Amino acid sequence: MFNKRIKIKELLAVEPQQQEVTVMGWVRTFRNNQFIALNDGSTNNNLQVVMELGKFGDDLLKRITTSASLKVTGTVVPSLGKGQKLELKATHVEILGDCDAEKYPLQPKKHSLEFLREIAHLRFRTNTFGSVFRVRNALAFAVHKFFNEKGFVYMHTPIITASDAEGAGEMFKVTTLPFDNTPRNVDGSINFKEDFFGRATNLTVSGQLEGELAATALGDIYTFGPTFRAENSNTARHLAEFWMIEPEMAFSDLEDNANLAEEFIKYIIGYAMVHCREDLDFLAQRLADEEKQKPQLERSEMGLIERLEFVIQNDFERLTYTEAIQILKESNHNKKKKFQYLVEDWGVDLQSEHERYLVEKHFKKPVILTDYPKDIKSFYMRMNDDGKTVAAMDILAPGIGEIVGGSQREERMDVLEKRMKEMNIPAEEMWWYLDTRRFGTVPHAGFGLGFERMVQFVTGMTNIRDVIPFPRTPKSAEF
RNA sequence: UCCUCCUUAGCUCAGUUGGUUAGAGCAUCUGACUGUUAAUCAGAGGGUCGUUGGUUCAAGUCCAACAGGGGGAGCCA
Repeated sequence: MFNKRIKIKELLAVEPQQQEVTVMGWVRTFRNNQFIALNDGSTNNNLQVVMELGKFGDDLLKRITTSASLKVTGTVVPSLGKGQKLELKATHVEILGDCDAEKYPLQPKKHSLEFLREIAHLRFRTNTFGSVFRVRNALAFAVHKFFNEKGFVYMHTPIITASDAEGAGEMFKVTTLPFDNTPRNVDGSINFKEDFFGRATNLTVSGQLEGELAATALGDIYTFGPTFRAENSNTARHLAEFWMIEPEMAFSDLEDNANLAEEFIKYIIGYAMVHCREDLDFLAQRLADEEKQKPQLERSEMGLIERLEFVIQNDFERLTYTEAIQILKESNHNKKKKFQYLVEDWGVDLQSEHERYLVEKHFKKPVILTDYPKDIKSFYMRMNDDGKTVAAMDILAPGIGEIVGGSQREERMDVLEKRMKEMNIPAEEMWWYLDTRRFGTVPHAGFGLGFERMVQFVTGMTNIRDVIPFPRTPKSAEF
């Protein structure tokens, strides 16, 4: 019977009254041959287990090493020492699993995130990653809670897809064809008719197109699932496998879309603030310590908690691409030629440095940029009346960059077909997508939010590889 | 993929203008102590200096290539 254990988080909240309890967990430190700091993952706060001198044999004491797993039964008493309200006076201590101290790589000291990334299978046992993954869990739960409360239908869009028309990025191929002796057509090309699905298939880069199919019948839907991009991206904000949330709403325009995105972001941050306060406080302290190492100029003005509160309490800044270009063009930063890429002409895509200037220097809050030039955006985005811009929106977050990308979709069949032709999108392969416009089309809109970027923003972790349990990046798929 | 920096003990790092047996803190092991808080004190073990090749009487130190990692950029979420 293992389920009679009490979780340490729960135990630390009780009044110590000599009650007998059983806890299980891993040793964080063992001090003085007497005091075990025991952690079971329910909280970063350790339980102090006291093994009275002389009551336990040396054989047992020797086996209590960092990260050994224990079952401890004892009585809960007020702590004699400082630093904790209560402690567990042990009566029975059983080693569930030994841990060879000479081989175990984690020590009770600060480790670099780079080192911990190399032992990602064990990094859950650190305070930092314990906090990060409890916060990640809370955010994931809040995503479902938010949409459920709003009457959205959770839709499972396919992981394997035959459509590669969206052009959201390079795709991973899915095949059962042999690498040698690949079946060929007479012209030498690969004969996908022999493949598992009878055609070329890939891992999805977005559930949006299928999401639109569901939204144009069920009304409001969202997806929340893994997404794959085979880009050779080596940055602190890209993964080859990541999780994306994609709501899609029928009878909605760009403004509805931006409203939902802003409300959504504030909601899930607020949920984490209420339900993960201890973990966020810990992460805030961690971030503050890290920032102390940086030169004054690079430090952020607000701490993590302040930053999250600020985002929840203030309206996001909304402006069009055209207005943004104007601000950037007239900025002293641009006039003094401090940008690596100077802002001159309308129509060019914004560089990271420009986005960061807008978000971190000019407005100092999240920014919703709308109505981008059609030439730098996707075919499905709704054409504005000016004929030059489309009803797109990006949400830029301080320190993270683009956290949301979305748009009102082009619901007018003739306009959509024209755009697809211009952009060389094969309309015949997209017959099912076009059917939504053919049969009772409606204005609709949606967006994609990168879940890991959201977790980064909330936890203050600066590298995206530290907010997903087992990161997949170019040349890296260990564990 | 491009630019740039880094790679020395299990971890974090020092190592002068190239010059004998490569150092520190923490961790580990042994012993002492025992109400500790990343316990303390004493002692011990632990390194083909990322890999390969080159320059040199002599390379951790200089040069080149490769590998891995960090930071920045592009692609984006």
